Amino acid sequence: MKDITLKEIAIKLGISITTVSKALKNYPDVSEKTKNAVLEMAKSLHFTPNSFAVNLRTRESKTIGLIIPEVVHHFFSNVIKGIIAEAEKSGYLVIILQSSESKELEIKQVDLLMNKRVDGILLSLSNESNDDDHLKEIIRRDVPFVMFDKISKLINCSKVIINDQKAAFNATEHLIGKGCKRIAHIRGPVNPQNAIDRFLGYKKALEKHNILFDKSLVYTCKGSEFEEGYDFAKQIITEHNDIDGIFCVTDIVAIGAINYLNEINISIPKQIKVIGFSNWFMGQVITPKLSTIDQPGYDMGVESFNLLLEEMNCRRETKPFTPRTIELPTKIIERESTL
Amino acid sequence: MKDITLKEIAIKLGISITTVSKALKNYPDVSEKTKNAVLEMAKSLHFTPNSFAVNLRTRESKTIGLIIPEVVHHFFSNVIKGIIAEAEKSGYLVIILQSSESKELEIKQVDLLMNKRVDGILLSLSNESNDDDHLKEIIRRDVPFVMFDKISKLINCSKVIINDQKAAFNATEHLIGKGCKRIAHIRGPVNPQNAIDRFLGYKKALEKHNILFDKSLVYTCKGSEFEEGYDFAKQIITEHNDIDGIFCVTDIVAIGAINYLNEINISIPKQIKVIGFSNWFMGQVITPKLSTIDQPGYDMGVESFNLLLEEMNCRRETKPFTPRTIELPTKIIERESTL
DNA sequence: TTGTAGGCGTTATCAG
DNA sequence: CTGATAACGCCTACAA
Repeated sequence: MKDITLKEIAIKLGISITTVSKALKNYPDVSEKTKNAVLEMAKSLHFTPNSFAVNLRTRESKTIGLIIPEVVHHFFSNVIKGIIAEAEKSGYLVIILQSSESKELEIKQVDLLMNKRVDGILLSLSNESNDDDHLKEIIRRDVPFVMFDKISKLINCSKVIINDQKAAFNATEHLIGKGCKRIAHIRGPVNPQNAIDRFLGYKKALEKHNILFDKSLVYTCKGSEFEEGYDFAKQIITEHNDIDGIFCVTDIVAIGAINYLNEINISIPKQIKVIGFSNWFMGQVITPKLSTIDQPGYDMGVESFNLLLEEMNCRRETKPFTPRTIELPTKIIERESTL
Repeated sequence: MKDITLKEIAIKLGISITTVSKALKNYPDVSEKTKNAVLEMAKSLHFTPNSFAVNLRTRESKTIGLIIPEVVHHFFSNVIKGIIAEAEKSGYLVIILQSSESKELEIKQVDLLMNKRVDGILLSLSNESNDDDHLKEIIRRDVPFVMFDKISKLINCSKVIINDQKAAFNATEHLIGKGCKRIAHIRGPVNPQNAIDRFLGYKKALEKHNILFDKSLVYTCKGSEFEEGYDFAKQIITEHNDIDGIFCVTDIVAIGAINYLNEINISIPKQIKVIGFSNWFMGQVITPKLSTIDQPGYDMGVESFNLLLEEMNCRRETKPFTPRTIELPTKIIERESTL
């Protein structure tokens, strides 16, 4: 099956390639008659422009790249979905790469995408990354670039985030409001800003309510997994028998903790209240149902793409573009685990 | 930042573009000296070949398309992960599109990908699709094509599947082995082959064990959602008070059912045993832990890509390629819900 | 060993 | 209104 080209249509119709091209792109300076003839012929031959040639000419591919720490992940897969859906609306396709929380991979993938000459890059940082050179290189090469959720504050690009500190503050304060006085925090890994901010929010809420911050009540995850929640809950119980609340960096960790507490028949929320973060679907389904912070993944995807689109449009028209940061609202979801 | 081209290197070095090109591609007929000079210059200028131009010349883009019914989905996101990871190994990038179980969208997306001239297409059918024209068109246009999981038996392409019928048979037989005599089946939507095969497996297991098939015990989901599991469980309980086992088309449906049964204090597995399908992570975490069929999503992604790769390689070398079907093994995961 | 020339398929400019 | 011509950046016979 040979591909149809402008040339073939031109030959069949006995006109020039130029005219065919113009007719197909609805240029005003083509007679109705020839335009119709071309359109008809193109249709009957199932002509579609060779996108490789179009890319070369127009210097854009209507394709963007997305680098994400983990594909199998409730929050991130919602972001992906939002990005893909929104991109499709304006005719953009999305290439997805997974950094698996590895800086080394992330660096390679950024390079790969730039060499592919995608029109823009969307990225959420791996746990190992900060304001590293590969990100600066994106800026230097002037490739439209938006970071979301796990960002680096020091990179000068558009960003879509939530206020992790405030949300964590609210979560902790919610626990306090329900009467908790000794609150443990199972926090995320040391490096990502995300985890730091949530920890800070926790600390601030304690301070505001004159609860002494006790750093032995803070447990640090390596990867924020179910098992870590389970194991840390066990550790918390053995090390501190006076705990009455746990704020977990993410729902899956909270569910791990709940699983352990259920196992040893500690009653939630009566003896210990638990709150998570992210609003994973699963939280509604376990016993007791998990209170959490709703983090709008899909919307974050949508906003991220739109910000990128804006920048790509400016680039095309060689207009200046000033990076912006969008902060999306979160809200507390109160369920049984903190009643 | 203007892009570096072969031409610029050539001018800077006072040699021809051809020589530069050859040097970079390690042609044997370039002197060591010029080769080194070129390599060095290319490096210092951060030259990377313009992929648009390369695509146009070589007629391939090292990019494949993936159409998937739903991105936010335990099983499918594992497949995606497998595909991306495997593709990256051979330098392929993956464009992901979501059909949202809509045939109309799927048709558009297939068209989109072909017009983009991706090197190959990976697809899992939407619930509305069968052996439709858009799939035949892929074959007709001779685009390398692999279907996985939700396939159409009538399309002549490579496939990666599990034996749904056998797996469902095993699940049902497992229930029977545990003493169940009245087994309901919450099945998937009417159209997809998947759901049909699982239903058939259920039926065959009953037959083999001389249990009368009662079609009033079969409940049909529209979308295989949590709520459907919940609602059908309620319906089952009111319509048939003698049920002692439920085989659900997928874990999320099973978890919906379990949630209802827990609510009305029907004891699982004592009064009713429940088994799901897919081995979603969540099944390990609820009470009681869910028995299920393990469906290897990641591997399915890996195998699918490799099959596609084979076909793409044959295409490039204009060798013939005969479609193959790979059937991946499944296994029963026995947990508390069928003890 | 190096370079010339033509082409991949489109689009843009400019002259007729 | 139409068409010739020249790019876009790279690759590859074929000449020199």
